[in-house]
Amino acid sequence: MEEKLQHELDDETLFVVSQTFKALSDPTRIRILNFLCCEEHSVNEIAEALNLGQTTVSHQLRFLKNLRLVKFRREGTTLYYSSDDDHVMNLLHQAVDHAKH
Amino acid sequence: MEEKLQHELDDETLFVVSQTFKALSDPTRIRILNFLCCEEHSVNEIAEALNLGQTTVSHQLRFLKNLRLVKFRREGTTLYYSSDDDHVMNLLHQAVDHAKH
DNA sequence: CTAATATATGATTATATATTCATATATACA
DNA sequence: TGTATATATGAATATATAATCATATATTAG
Repeated sequence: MEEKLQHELDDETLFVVSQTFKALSDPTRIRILNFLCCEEHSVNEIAEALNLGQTTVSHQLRFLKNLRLVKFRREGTTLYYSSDDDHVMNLLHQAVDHAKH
Repeated sequence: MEEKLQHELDDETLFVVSQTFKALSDPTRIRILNFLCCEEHSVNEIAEALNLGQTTVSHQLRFLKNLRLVKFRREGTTLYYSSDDDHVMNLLHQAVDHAKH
């Protein structure tokens, strides 16, 4: 399992890894994931709390959902989103902790 | 030190984190960092090994050097680059290991 | 069925980015 | 000095991306 990184990475791995990091490379997505870290929130709650447009949040949530980094639960007309990839959330936590020197 | 992620991230942290992940979000940069994982290599070695143009490698190395993810050592006309941020290399390793399910 | 609310979608625009080309710089050697 | 080699730089181009606007869909209540 613990393969060393001495050889070329195959295209599949390269794609997955770059996509994962791309998800974490945008400030808006980082803020959204960070906000969903510990509890679920509706789209409007996210937009209001982070001072973002509703469509902006919706677009970014779609992006994150396509990568299965978030999931949602419906309650009436409201969708509650929450983080859905502990590994990626862990990568984010590590980077944040490290950035706060 | 181990601050929880429950509150909003400050702009400085947000910037550093997004920049770090942006560095890791491009397949070419991932391949270069992976290639520099264990040993130093000249620009031409990198270009040949990864089948990339010399200027492409040079541009990406400048990008990585600006973020202090790589460093270099001169020997005559040759510059030997090597990785220079264990924390970021560790993030890359984790993502690669995880991607290889 | 209609109205109200929450969210999603598609098009547009502005900006960022990666690569390529042409050329410049720097070092070594004769 | 002049040439060769290694690398860097700047401009141009093509593509990707994030945000915004207008609108569509879906659920609920009446």
